Amino acid sequence: MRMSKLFFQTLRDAPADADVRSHQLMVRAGLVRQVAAGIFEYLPLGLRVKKKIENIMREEMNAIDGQEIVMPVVQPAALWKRTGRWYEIGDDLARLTDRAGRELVLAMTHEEVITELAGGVINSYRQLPVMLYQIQTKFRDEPRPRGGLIRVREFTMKDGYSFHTDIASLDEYYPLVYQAYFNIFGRAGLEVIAVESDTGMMGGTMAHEFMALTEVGEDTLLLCDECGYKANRQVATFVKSENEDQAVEEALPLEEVSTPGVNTIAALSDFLEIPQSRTAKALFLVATTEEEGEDKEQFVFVIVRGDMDLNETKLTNALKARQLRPAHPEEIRAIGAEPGYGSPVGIHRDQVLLVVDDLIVRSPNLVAGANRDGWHYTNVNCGRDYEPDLALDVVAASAGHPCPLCRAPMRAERGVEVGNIFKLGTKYSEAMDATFLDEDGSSAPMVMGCYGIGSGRLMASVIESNNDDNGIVWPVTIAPHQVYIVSLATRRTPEVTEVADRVYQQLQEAGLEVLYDDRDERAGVKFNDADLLGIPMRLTIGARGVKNGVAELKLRRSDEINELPLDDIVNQIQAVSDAESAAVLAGVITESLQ
RNA sequence: CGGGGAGUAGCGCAGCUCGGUAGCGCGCUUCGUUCGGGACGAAGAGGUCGGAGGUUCAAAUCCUCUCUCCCCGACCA
Repeated sequence: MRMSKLFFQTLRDAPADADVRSHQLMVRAGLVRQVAAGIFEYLPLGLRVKKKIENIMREEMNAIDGQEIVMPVVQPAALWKRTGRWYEIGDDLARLTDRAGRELVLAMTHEEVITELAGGVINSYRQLPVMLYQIQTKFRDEPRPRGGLIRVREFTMKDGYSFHTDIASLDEYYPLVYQAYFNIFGRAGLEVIAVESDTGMMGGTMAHEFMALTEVGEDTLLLCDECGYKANRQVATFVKSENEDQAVEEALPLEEVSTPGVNTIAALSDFLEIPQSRTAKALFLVATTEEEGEDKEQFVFVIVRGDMDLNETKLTNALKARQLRPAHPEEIRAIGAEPGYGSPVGIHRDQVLLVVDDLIVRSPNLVAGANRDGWHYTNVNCGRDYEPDLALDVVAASAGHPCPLCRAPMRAERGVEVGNIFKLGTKYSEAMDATFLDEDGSSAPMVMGCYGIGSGRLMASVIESNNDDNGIVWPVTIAPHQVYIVSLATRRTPEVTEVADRVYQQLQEAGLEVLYDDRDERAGVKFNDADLLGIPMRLTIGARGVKNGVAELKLRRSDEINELPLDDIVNQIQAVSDAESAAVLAGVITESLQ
């Protein structure tokens, strides 16, 4: 491609509304433009990268017997009503009505459609297993898009769905996808780790997220360097231990103490000069659960140790709640508690579901509120002073907590979820009546898995971890072009143009992708644009070199400059390109799933 | 939805406090000189100051309403 003809624009200054590095660079390099919050357009260079990423996905999906299809973005509401998600999912699901008044949705994912499709085509166990995938637009009306392409509303996703006769078959297939995902990210030059994750609104039994570690990530991960334990904070566990002296302590008599104006754990700890771990934190929530098809609100009183935080995902899952929200002060008072001085002692027990973290059961003599403004109880003991409805793990793991497998202290990192895989089970096949006839003539719902990767988010993540002060540093495998030719021709040196034109043509004929900077610009402009665009190989052709029969090659990721003879330029560039590819592929991780 | 910030030329910004009819840098156009890391000179093009209403002789500037975008939180396949 000749730069003089390319539809693009590079910017010296990033738009003021671009905050994260990848967003700034993508806009400055002319890869994408933002149209509205979370809605982007791809310019030619950006689209080339996106397509390369998607082709890698295709190859890896095909390699594990995936077959590509395309499903609609606009879908009838009826399908979503059959699985109940039309009612369950809130405003994230964009709904519209057509001219005839029919209700439609913009697809935010495709389980309903694919399950109906598979159910219609597949009748026999002989047709299973099968994996179908598509690379398609999705729309989720996110409450808050952010971070450029990291979190958007309209996006392209590779989503795959596998169908099996039984769980054993899914269990056999799932690790293949797991490895295929490492292949995809590795080939795209992105380092990821796989962590255990929550199954969320997708339902299902096992799930992994593939995370790119970066500060702009929205998820917190807990990692153990000792044994390799990795989990999203939403599901991470850790070994909880009582305070040493506390384990053997006798339960002391309950006492009320005056604590005027002390309504936070930190203040309480300071005021009474005790560690936060000797306090009990009271949290008031309202859970929405479904009972016989009807929503029901339940007041939930949660107690965790003062030095720990509630993990809402764990609690939501334990309660099988659809929603969890903080209770209003009126609601708190209605059950006999006082905001800021909440205590399990003396509340209207019949109106409350009392949940304690399992550590509370083994922590005697804690300080808790007294349900009275300005007063706390000391020596509150679970089992003696109050009886919980549930005692289970509902606290969030944090940096420093002991690993659940080996007890070594874990560390916390931020990550972007670039892909995920789920064992869905039969949730959708049952709802959509997608059954098959087994060998023995019995009918059963197909067992499903589902597997997603967002291409734009992957692209942004690669940039997040591959850039420097001058711009993007693309891995050659997904760079918009492999070679950037800088022609330093002027009016006085037509021979330089001749050589540059010829090299451009030769490289192209050899199958290399070349961006040829034939613009009438000064050298500095071209070099800076080359750096900003991040093309892996930069070939400079100037009067000096032409005189000596050489061109200069500089790799974007190094400062070294090498002279290559013009008469062997194609072979030499090809060799460097192959080496660059090999270097990226060497980073592909092979990891078997336990 | 709660909190904070911002909308003035393609991009980055000033002007607003104290009303007088819009400016700077980059980019863009033309000509000339330059030409190996974002050249120089000269001459130009480009803006309903996010939108609506109001106050005023006069509004980018003051008042009211509204839309949009960004950040933190809530939320999140």
